[in-house]
Amino acid sequence: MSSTPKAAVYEQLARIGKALSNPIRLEILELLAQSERSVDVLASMTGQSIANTSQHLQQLRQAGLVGSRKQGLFVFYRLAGDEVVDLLGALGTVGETYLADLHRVVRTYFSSEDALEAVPARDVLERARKGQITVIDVRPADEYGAGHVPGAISIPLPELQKRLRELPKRKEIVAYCRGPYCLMSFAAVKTLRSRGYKARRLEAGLPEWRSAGLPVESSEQPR
Amino acid sequence: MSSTPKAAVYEQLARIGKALSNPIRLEILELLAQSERSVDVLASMTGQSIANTSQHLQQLRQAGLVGSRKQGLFVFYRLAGDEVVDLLGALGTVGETYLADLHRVVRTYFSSEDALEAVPARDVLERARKGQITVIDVRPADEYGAGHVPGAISIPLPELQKRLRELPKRKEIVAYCRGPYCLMSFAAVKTLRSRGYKARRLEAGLPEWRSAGLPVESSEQPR
DNA sequence: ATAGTATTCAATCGATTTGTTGAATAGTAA
DNA sequence: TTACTATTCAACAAATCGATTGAATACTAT
Repeated sequence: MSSTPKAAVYEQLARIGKALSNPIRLEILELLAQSERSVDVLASMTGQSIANTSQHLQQLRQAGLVGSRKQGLFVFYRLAGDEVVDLLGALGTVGETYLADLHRVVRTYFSSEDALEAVPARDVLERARKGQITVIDVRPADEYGAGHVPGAISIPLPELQKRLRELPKRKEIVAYCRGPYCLMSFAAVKTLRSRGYKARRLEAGLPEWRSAGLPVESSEQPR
Repeated sequence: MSSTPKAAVYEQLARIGKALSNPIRLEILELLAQSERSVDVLASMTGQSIANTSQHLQQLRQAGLVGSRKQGLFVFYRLAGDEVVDLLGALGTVGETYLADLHRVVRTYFSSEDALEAVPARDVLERARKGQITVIDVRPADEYGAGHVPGAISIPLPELQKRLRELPKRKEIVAYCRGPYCLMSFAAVKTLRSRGYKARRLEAGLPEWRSAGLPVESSEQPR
C-alpha cells in the first residue's frame, strides 16, 4: 500500500486520528473510560441509534482504541487501555491551550468562578488515608462499582441533596467524577459550598487517576 | 451550534482529531516539530503541490496545531507548542500498542535487530557533560541550527561516512534525529557499528527532548 | 509604477463519511 | 424446535474531504 516505512507509519496513525475526528466517538470513548458498556447502553447514553452506535464502535475498534467481549446476547465494549486515556488527555490539553473556541467554552462552563480550585491527584490518596479529607464519587453507582478511588464514598449527584448529613461539616470534601469535561463534580462542589461545606474538586476524573498509576478499588467482580 | 457544553467540547476536540486524520498532515507536523518552515519547503519535502500543502496548513491552523508568521514573501509555519509534540507522542504510543499493522511496521523497520538499544534521554545530558559520551545530531544542518542537544555535533547522515575520523573510537557515541519514526539515527548507528564504533540511539528525537523540558542549544538567531 | 514570486482563495470532481433503514446473524429462553 | 433480542451488515442519500487547477492577493526588487 505504501512505499516507505515512514508513509506506512503515518497512514496507520492517521487511522487513529480519523477515529478521533467525530464528537460522538469522543463521547463514547469518555463513557468507556468509566467502565465497559453494551452497545444499546452506549446508544441511549449518546442519543444515537443502535446501528449508528455500532458503526462508530467498529471504527474505534479498527483504530485499536476499544476492544469487546461477548456475553450472552450483549457485546460489551471497553477501552483498549490506559494509553487511550493519555491520548485523550493530550488532545484536551492541546485543545484548551490553542483552540480559542474551546478555551472559551471551558472558561464559561467549567472554570472556577467560585474558586473551585482543583486538588492535585497526588496528595489526595495520602490525605484521605490520614482522614484529613473525605472523598466522594458523584458518578452513577455502576461506574463507582466498576472502579473508584480507594476510600471514596459513592454519592451520585442526584442523591447529594438528601445525603448531605452523611458528610462532615468541618473536614474538607473532595469530589470527583468522569474527567475534565464532566460537570458533575463542579455541580457537587457548588451545592456543597452553598450549604456551608468545605469542598473542592479533584483535578482529574477516575480514568486519569487510574492511568496515572494510582490505586483503584472495585466493588463488582468482572463478570 | 451545540446545545450542551459537553457536546461543544467534543465538537472542538473532534476538529483536532480531524486535523490528525491525514497522513500528509502528520508528516507536516513532524517536520514542523524540527523547525519552522515555509510553505514551498514543506511542499517539496512532502512531495505535495504548493496549493495542496497550503490547504493542509490551513486545516492545521484551524485546529490550533500550528501558527505562522510572514516574513517578506514567505509565510513560515511552526508548531503551536510542545503540547502538540506530546499529543503526537501519545498518538504514537497508542498506535504501537494497539494497532497490529503499525506494530509490525515498526518492528520491521525500526526495531533493534542489531541490538540498537536506545539510550534514555535523562542520562544523556549529564554523561555528555562529563565527556563520557559523544552526542551526534544526524539531521540536516538547518534543523540542527534551529535547536539541538547541548554539546551535540552536527553530522548530517549523508556526511557521516566522510567524517568518521572526527569521532572517537573508544567513547560511546549517541546518535539522534527527528523522532521515533525517523530512520536516520538507526542508519547512523548501523554505519558506526559496522566501522567498529560503539554507538547507540537516543530513544527520542529533538522535539521530544525539548518537550520533556531538557535544555536546547540553538545556533541561529530567530529572524 | 512594473515585473516577478510566494501564498491563498475559489471552483471543481471523485472518493469518503454520516446517519437512516431494513435485513441478516448469533445468541437466549421456553 | 419457535419466538425473541442484541448486534451487525448492506444499501442509500446528503454532506464533507482530498487533490487539482487557475485566478487573486501580498509582498519584493528594480
